[in-house]
Amino acid sequence: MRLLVARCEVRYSGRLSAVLPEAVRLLILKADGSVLVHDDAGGYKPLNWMTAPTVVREEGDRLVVTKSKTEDVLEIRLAEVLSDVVHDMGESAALQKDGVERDLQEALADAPSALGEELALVRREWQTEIGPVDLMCKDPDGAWVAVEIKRIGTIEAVEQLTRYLDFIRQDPAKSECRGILAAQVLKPQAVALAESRGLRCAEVDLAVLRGEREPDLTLFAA
Amino acid sequence: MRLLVARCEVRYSGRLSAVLPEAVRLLILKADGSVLVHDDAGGYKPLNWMTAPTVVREEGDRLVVTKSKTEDVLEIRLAEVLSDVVHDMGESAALQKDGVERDLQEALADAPSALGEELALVRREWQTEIGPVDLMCKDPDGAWVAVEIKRIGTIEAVEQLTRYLDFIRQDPAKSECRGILAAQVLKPQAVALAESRGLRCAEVDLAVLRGEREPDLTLFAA
DNA sequence: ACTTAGATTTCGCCG
DNA sequence: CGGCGAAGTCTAAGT
Repeated sequence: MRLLVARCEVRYSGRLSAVLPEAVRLLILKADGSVLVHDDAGGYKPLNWMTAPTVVREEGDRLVVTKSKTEDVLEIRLAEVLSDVVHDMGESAALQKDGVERDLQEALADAPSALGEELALVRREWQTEIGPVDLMCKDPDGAWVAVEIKRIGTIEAVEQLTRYLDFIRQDPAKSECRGILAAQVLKPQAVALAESRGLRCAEVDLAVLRGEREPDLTLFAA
Repeated sequence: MRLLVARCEVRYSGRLSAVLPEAVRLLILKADGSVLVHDDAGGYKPLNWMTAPTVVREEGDRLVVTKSKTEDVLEIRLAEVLSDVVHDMGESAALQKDGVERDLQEALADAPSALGEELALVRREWQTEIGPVDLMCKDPDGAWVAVEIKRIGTIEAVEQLTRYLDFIRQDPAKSECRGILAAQVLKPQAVALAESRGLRCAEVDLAVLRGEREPDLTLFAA
């Protein structure tokens, strides 16, 4: 990894055009060809960048970064180099995450009745023509129930579940299929839209699902 | 800006839990409190991070980054510091962009007929109950036409335009309002969905709109 | 402060 | 390789 701290001007041209006026920036040139231009504020996002794979050419005081197969060009004009160091980072290791949507889906697949009614899982990732429904279940009456799972339940999630149901209900055997939107956090507007479409919403807690934490029963306690 | 190159292990806990096994990483501590953990590959996104504002504490071989008002915690255990430098970046300057959706909207507002039919602009950002329609126009027959503008026309853009039209058409005077999805790039599936809903699609080129480039007429040339 | 929509979104999966 | 959906999305703008 090469780290440059330099006063420079950066121009990007490709999906759009952008000019970054001359100032002191941090330039990161990664081993895989990625190039990032960071400022001393406004974290997370680089001001300019080019994702790998790239071709980096050094032409005098300019670094020209291009991508094959696209017309993207990132041009960095170095006015003053304050620091230029290279570090050998050696072996890496991947980030391990827990608590993403998939984890919630697995937990709910193991205990679908956590959705507030007695449900039996028929299949996870039930395929429809337009994509997979997260959970397909049956209630005690044998009625079909499609479940869309999100970490955050938004109006978009309701739209998505609606699209799935439109397709699922085309099958006469499932014309009465119900829909449930399950999420760790439900936006009020999503709940409103869902109810107006006859869809049920359920807020679920991953830790409770896994039995790591007891459900909050104080509201119902005597 | 403080740049650390160190062999370290990083743990994040908050919206989810994540563990980054011990390896050599680049740590960026920005002036505004942002903390980024970057690897030597996989550009753009940091492996772990915390956006400003933050509170950074140094406890022995650990950097503990927290955010007030949330339960987010980023904990970095430094096993071996290979480099630790601070740079004064001085004044900055903002990035100037051209070619984003807003620019496309302005260009189309100036020349709505570039959408392939004679249209007169009535208003930009026409307010509906659920948000603003990008352009509201009238055709030569005096019929209303709502235009949704996107850089990339996806199925989601069709859904959005559909939602707008549902509201617009509730007004008896606009019950026949047509809809056009305008984009620099149209996804085939979006075109298919739009057509199935009686919506028209139009692909537009910003440079052509601005008269910087002539429309490609070679296909029709003798 | 909260919500909405854009982003050079990036990124990963699956066809 | 394209399409689709998730992301600790982030970020800026509007209310």
